Amino acid sequence: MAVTVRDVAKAAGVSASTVSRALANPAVVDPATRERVVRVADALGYRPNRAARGLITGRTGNIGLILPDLANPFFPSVVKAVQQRAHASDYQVFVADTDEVPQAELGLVRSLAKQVDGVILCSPRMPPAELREASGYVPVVLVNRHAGPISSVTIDTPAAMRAVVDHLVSLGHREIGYVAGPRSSWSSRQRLIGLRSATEATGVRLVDLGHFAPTFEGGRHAVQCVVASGVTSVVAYNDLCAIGMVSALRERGTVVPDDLSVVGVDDIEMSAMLHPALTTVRVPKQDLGRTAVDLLLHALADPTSRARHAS
Amino acid sequence: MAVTVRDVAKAAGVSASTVSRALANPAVVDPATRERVVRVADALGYRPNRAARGLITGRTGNIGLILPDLANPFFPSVVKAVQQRAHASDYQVFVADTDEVPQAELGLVRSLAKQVDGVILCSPRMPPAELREASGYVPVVLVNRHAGPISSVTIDTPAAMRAVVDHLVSLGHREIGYVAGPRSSWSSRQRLIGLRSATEATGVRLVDLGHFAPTFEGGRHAVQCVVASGVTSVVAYNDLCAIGMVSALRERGTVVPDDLSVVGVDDIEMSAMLHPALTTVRVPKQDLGRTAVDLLLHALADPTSRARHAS
DNA sequence: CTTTAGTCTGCAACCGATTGCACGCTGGGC
DNA sequence: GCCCAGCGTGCAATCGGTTGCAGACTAAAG
Repeated sequence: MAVTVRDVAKAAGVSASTVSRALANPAVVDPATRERVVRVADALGYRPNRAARGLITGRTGNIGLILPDLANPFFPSVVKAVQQRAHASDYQVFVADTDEVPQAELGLVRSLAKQVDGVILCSPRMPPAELREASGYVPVVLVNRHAGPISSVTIDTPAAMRAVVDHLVSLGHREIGYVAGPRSSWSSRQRLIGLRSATEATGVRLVDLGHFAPTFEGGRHAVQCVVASGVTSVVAYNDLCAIGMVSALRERGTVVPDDLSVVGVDDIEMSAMLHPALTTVRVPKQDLGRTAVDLLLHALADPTSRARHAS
Repeated sequence: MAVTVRDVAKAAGVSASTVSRALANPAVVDPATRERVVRVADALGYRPNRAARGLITGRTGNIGLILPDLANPFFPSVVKAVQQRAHASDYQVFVADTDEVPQAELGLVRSLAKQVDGVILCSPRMPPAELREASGYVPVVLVNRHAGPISSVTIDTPAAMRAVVDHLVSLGHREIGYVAGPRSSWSSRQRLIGLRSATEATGVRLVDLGHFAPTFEGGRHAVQCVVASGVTSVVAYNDLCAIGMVSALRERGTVVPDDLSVVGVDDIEMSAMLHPALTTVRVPKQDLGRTAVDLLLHALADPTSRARHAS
């Protein structure tokens, strides 16, 4: 059915080896032969079967991307960036969404491992031991998470949290609530740590309001805790959650930002579409995705290189 | 490095064939042998290499999903549904985003063709001839598009548009503007057709306001045409566009829905998060995705079956 | 006790591409 | 005219599974 090297070989009057070389390693074949092979190849519409090549070379030309929830607009942005960079290097991308189930992550890594050259774990929730196990199956790059021996791309959380605190302080706030994301979220913990040191430095009171789903609904649920705590300003784990809070607050008659300041993190496009727009921390989603791919391709090209940590 | 059938075979004291059969076709091997093989296999952490199997059986266990723009929240919803259904049948999903470049679609189909058993084209913009070409490379199922001999999943657009018109008429509107999506969008054309017959049936004037990007920005741009046309109500190609319109209208001081009614299509989650919420047409995104997978798997199981059209 | 049917397993070929090795040919140097 | 270097190409093995075919062995039937 499909056109194979042998079909091309026959049609061009050469051996399969020559076809393979003409396409993959043009330098070693006679220019005249090469040109003929190439012409025949695309006359026949030949496309090499990546899978077969993968068996021999160990390079499938695919990368995997695992993330918690595509319904959170933060992740599609990363996916798009990853894809762009991957396609530019002739890689295809497997995307898998765990639906915020941390236990699903390792299984996905395993089932992807044989089909991809490497995996990007975006905001993984799995415990460190599993992280190590995962990176034993296949080269791994982390996004939004740091773990010693594994390459990663993160944002400068302390600086971001300092900026948030400075902003709220400049508005006159002396107490800040934090609505955390999932317990298993590394970035949520980091944000709390960042807020803690930034608030200590400025003498502001930080109130930990507990963990909530990193979703619109999660934000809505958080509101009663926020109100009960009496804080005048609150930082949410992410924009989606912040937007949920603003929505529920409005229903209670609390005006944002007059009665209560709400700050999100991620700067998803949606945040700018609201009236009034949500105050949020810009996160370079494109860069995260691009850099992750670069780190992964770098690691694939030179497997001996040490882990790198970017951004 | 990785564990292969032969490793398992050696450890279990059988041949590679037996291992393969024990795992893929348990009925034909002796229960005792089978049990031993299975135990050894997962003691060693054996995972068959899908790609190798694919070479022989022509079944890779992967499906491809191509769509115009993950940044439009409509598509992540479909992706999630597709993934769920696919994973349940032990299929992995390749996702590719064309960034609203119709010319990129066929290329993606080609580069995916050898690695997947079938492809779901969600809201494809390519011309019909290319659609036929694509379905020659690999089994294809269409979502949000209809083309005779290719299986597809669509919504009942005429009914949806009738409901929209009825709703606007019941609010007292006698003229409706339509802000179309991309020229190459089949569903945008269908929606126009649907609106046309629904408005003719009710004696309402329909104004075609031209094509715009199916994005927030596209909606903002559309506003000047909307205002210039003087219509009292407007239907946007999709929610994102409608939301952009509402945003730009608000900046001009036009109050929605008092001064102008705006209706979207898709019912993305975001539409319910706004204040006031956007009026929109519910689209069963989950069902679209699920059904598409079902149709594809059905076609794979029985390649002789004719095309089916669902929803 | 032989024949026959049936079950279980292994051998070997195969899928499509890649690659080490060796052979044949050409051309320059002596 | 002969030798050696070097280029270009083909043969055959390989990757990790799968599968047709045939042989070994068991058990039931004659």
